[in-house]
Amino acid sequence: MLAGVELRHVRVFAAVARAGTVVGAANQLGLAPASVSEQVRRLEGGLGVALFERTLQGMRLTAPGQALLERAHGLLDHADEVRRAVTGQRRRISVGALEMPAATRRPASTSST
Amino acid sequence: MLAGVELRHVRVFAAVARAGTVVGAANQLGLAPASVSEQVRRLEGGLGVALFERTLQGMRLTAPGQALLERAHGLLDHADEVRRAVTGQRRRISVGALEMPAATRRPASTSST
DNA sequence: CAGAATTACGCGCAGCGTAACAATT
DNA sequence: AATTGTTACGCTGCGCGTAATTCTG
Repeated sequence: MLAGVELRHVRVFAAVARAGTVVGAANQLGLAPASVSEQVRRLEGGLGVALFERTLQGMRLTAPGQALLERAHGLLDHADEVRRAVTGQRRRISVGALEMPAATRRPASTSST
Repeated sequence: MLAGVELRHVRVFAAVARAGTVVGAANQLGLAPASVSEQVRRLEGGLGVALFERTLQGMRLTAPGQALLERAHGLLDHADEVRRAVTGQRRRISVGALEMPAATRRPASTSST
């Protein structure tokens, strides 16, 4: 699928890129190495490019891999920020100007149903 | 899951929000209404908030739903931009400043679809 | 043998469609 | 009846784990 850029894949990719090895990423993610390997393969298949160069010492980023790595965190952060904004978990952003209005429009977490 | 913000869900959500109805979104997406309904339900479950208010005339955005809608396109665009950057499909973005460098590194528009 | 990744196999859940259903106009 | 959304059911594929395999130092 060309829509194959799923955030889950990107998260796994970022972990592998950072750890340098599949097993290391698997440990950090709490997953099995086989699962991580599969995720990377699917992401590569979905994108149509090779993200890593498989060496005997681990996974080394290719050029497209580096391009993705540079953008992965930004995208993941973006997604996480959206999630927080929607769920209402502002998490003390240093905006300051919202303190007074916030007292009036307290969203009460979950609503009906 | 807190990691429940998958891009597929957001795409479906955006379509529903734009169409106003599940069936309309399903047509636009080429999916069955049941699938769309399920996607929305899962997204809501993953986020823990109600995104729509089910009326007999269609789906009306709730406050969190509007919050997501305002950010959905940005996130999807971001993801798409990352995908293009990684695969090398620049596709004439109106950035302007890239025109000259682009002439040097024309990536030959890889196979799509 | 130790460490790396991959493959093979099985299980459970998610995604999808079709069909049937409930509710309102 | 026609519209909407949902549920039920079944199928396919993904995500995941465990175990086995391959390759190099």
